[in-house]
Amino acid sequence: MGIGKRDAGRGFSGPVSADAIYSAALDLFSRHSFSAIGMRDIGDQVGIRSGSLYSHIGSKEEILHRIVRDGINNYLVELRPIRDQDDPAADRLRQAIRRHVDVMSRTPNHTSVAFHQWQFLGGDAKRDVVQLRDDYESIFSKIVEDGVHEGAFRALLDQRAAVIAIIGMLTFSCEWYVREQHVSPDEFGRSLAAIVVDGLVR
Amino acid sequence: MGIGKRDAGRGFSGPVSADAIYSAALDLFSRHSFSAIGMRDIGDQVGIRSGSLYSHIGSKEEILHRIVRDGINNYLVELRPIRDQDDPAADRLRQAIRRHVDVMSRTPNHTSVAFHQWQFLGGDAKRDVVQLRDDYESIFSKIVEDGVHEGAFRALLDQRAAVIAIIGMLTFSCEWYVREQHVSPDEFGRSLAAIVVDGLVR
DNA sequence: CCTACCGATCGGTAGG
DNA sequence: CCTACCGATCGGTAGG
Repeated sequence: MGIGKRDAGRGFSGPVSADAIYSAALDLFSRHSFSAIGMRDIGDQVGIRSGSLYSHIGSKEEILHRIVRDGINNYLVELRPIRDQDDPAADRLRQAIRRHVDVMSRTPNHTSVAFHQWQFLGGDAKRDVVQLRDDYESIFSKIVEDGVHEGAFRALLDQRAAVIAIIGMLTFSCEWYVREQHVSPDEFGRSLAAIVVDGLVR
Repeated sequence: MGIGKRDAGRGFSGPVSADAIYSAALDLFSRHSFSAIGMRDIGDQVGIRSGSLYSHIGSKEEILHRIVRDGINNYLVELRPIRDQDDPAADRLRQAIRRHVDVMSRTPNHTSVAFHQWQFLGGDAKRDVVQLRDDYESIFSKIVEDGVHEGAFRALLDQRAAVIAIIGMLTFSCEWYVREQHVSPDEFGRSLAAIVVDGLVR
């Protein structure tokens, strides 16, 4: 132990930045889970002792908070403009689904941590990210609502069920798609959009 | 501490059974998470000291293994017969989705642990439940495949994407539905089936 | 950025 | 089913 372990996973051994610690933690949290990773693991990954991490970061939870926040913001900045366009709701929904898959394919680690591990946060940090999640949800709520008002979506539709179904599909399919990569992100996005908007039956 | 704490959450204080321990753990795991719950919490819940739990159960992980196994089996026993019926694939898919929601509404705690916390298992236990998950997935894979062969589902469809979308929608919507209960389970199941099979646009 | 260490807590066991 | 305790590990701090 000692030197050999501390350098594991690092190609060089210059001074360590806060960003390097966040991205090491991002990698570890996404491959394992927040509770399974210790500060000593993060220290090993960047090549310093766990105690030394605290001159760059405040706490373990603060790291997770930033990762989750950034992970959700990646979606908000891309999806808000789509929500606010003038296109018909069905088109906006297709675009939003495809864009979601695009963001997911570019930020797979942020995504899996942001959507699955925010539960390990507590107190103010949890309240903060729940607010961000609500903002994310409201984008799809708005589009579905518009679609019903336009008369484009079936009228008897349970709007809340539709929103839950869309977000559930997007959130959960992430893990599997990233693992399998059976088609390109663009094709996968088109397929998901077609299923939700047009249905399976022809 | 002591007596008062040990009796917390229990209406009486007879001898403790293994089943009582499993159901106390089920409740705690579903409300919090496997890693956040200690053996001392489970002991408190059933009214005995944590060390005494081990005369009824083997280990903490064994408890989770059984809960996850039972949770997935609840779905397998209900969905396999639907997969094997002679009805058209679109009808079977609608039935399977509605039945899934029905099982979920009857076993919400098992469901949330089985579908979200199996990752805390390792070794043989993990391999075992991954096999059960695969069995569950294959039910929907089969129905989707049948639908494409029948010519009932759109031909250019990415079958794998369809299966991922369906399961993702069902798995993730569980948490939210149980929390919100905005409509009856039957209505919610009908809505999800309509969205996937018929699509949002009319 | 290190060594050394804190108090707390973990799953699990021994012995009765 | 209890008390008492095990070795390990946790996030985080002190002092240099």
